[in-house]
Amino acid sequence: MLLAERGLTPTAARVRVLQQLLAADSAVTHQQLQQSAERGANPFDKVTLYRVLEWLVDQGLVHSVTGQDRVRHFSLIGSHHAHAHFECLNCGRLFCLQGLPALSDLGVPTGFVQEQFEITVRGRCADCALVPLAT
Amino acid sequence: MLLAERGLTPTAARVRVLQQLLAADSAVTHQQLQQSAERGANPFDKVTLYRVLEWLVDQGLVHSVTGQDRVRHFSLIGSHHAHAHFECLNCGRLFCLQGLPALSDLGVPTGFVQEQFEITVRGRCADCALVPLAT
DNA sequence: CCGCCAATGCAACCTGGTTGCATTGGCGGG
DNA sequence: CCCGCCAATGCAACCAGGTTGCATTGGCGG
Repeated sequence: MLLAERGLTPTAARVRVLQQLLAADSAVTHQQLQQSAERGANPFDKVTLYRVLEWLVDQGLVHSVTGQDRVRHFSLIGSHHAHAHFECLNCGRLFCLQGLPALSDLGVPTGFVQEQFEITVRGRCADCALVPLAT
Repeated sequence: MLLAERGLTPTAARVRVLQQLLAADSAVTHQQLQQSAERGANPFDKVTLYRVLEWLVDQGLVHSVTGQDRVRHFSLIGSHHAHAHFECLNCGRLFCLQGLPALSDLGVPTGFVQEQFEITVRGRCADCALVPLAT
């Protein structure tokens, strides 16, 4: 929540969101962020949160992933620019994986220009692997 | 629109949706399906469409992919069970790619159970590659 | 002919996300 | 010191994709 500034304005909301993202062990949804924002002393608007997140993404500090639930999850971008994700089919949490496997030819048709790609692994996270049936 | 029946009830709506999916060159959104449904003689309800799609997915005939726009796109499942997708960053269309590259170790943490995975390539489709700037 | 069930339609509803507009607070210029 | 400007925020209305509850219908077996 400190060094994120490189000529950028650190506002209360931005700092708090960054803190939460730092503390999270998985990618967080807007909803989660807002809930803990509301628990705090000065809760801020959901619109502010959206704008902060949008701003963070624009700054390249955060990226967003959309899970099967069609909800965006946000997480800090570490040093690794490209990485895969793991989505738990049970609890819905999204984690960033570290190692990126070597990808060979993806079979993109002629004329198509490939700019980025994304790999999502689905299954059960460590917590949910033990509980076969869920909510 | 014919052989889709293996003890399953082919209704007008189902057949029409299947026809459209067959005719499509990319994965189609619910919206597109409904629009062309409305142009037809007997337009059907959006709920019916959702239910038909849900049913098709359950039958294993169709699968759905969610793009960056958080909208589901539906496409028929061919013989290939696992395949990658291409999402055009310009027009938003989603295509199914054929070849699935060999994936080595994905770096899933211990305790995590991998069940499926998904690869999405993003860039510009052949149509949009020619038009640098877009809508 | 009757009752049942799957398929459908309709309308209300839910949620994630966006937009327009007014307010506020800091800051540089006059 | 006062003024005007702009970024950040808040509020409320709004939008779209998707879901749910409930009534209707049509076919089919009994």
